[in-house]
Amino acid sequence: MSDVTDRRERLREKLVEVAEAAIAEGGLAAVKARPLAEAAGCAVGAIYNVFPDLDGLILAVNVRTLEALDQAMTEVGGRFPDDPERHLQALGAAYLGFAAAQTRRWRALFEHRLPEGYAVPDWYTDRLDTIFRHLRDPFAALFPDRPASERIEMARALFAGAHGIVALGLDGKLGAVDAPVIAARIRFLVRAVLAGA
Amino acid sequence: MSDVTDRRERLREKLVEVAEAAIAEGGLAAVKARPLAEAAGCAVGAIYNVFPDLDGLILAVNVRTLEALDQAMTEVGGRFPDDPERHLQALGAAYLGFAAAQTRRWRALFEHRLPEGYAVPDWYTDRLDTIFRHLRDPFAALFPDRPASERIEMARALFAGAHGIVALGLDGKLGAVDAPVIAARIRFLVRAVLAGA
DNA sequence: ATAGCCTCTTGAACGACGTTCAAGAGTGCG
DNA sequence: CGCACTCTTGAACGTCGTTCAAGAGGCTAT
Repeated sequence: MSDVTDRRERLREKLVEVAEAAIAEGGLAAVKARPLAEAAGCAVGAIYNVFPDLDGLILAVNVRTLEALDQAMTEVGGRFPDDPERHLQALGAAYLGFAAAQTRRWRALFEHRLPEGYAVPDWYTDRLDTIFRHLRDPFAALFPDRPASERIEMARALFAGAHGIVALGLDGKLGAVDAPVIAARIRFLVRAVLAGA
Repeated sequence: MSDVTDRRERLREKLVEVAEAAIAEGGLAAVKARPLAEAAGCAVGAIYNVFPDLDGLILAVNVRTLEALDQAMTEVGGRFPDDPERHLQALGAAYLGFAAAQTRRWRALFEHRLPEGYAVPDWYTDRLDTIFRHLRDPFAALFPDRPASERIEMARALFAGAHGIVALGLDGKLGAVDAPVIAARIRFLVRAVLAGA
């Protein structure tokens, strides 16, 4: 029994690893059953013993990406304990840095759509929430007198705004731009939001 | 000759129309050769006489969507000739309104990725630029003393930021929300950016 | 030790997809 | 009326995600 569980767990791990490499190499479109099976050293059917379908596998890869993103944002966390604005600026830069360095993995987070009627698992939304929480403390420090709900809305607006700048910037839609320009836009947005709030 | 051109043009029109309906109904995933051919009353192969592939057809649909979006943003244009901030607020509301009302068509604009090495046509980027230009005049009125390049960057940051709020909001990622909450975030972002700039 | 059971694994098979292309239909011109 | 040429057709091809009958392999009870 534990032997079987081990095999299963190892295969799961291997598949996520291989799928992650495929995404990093060729985006979501590169997640294909037969090549994955070959790279993982199993039969095509074996994938479906471990994941319900390829969407489930992609979800598992994406949650890993979220963990990596969370780590990148955690690393800038302790650096500005008494300067919330610089902290937020650093978070913005970290977000852009991650997206620019791991563009295809990061893009898979938003490009991937669950099929109709596929419920997003809790462990996924929880992860997303964890990412977002990095903004909570700086906003609390900056606006201690405002109600928490208002601060949360401001934080969401800023996060989504920065995300939009990165998304459109890296897409090259709205004119091709390079990372420094995108970084400047984020800095402007953060500063403006804090100054205007 | 003109007869043939007419047939061709009519088929093209019909296909775009049918593909647009398919996207509005079931998103990009619903753009499939055989159903489209059936709905348009032609053979599957006929699609490829008019478009290089389905991506070309989707591009044609998307440029139509951009035209509709442009129209929605143009309509709010003349309403606040002497209040640039309200003009910008109205543009943000119009963008959200369009995206909320035509979610699948709007989403197709960003969800669709050209295959590797497929160049985005000029008539497409031109259209995108036209959309963005709506922000130019209000920013020029608000910050007449700043260099135009700086104003453009501010406008791009605000546009992308608002887009991010709409995108994450309608996705339901980062917590499910309804349109009024998204609208409030955009209002906050616009006000903050203008106040902070 | 071994027989029996049950789960895991396999890869051929299925239907649907985008795209192609040989063959047929249709059109305009001499 | 016949020729040449283009447009149109849908069967066919390769690939996709997914399924499932059949075989392999290990665990338990005797």
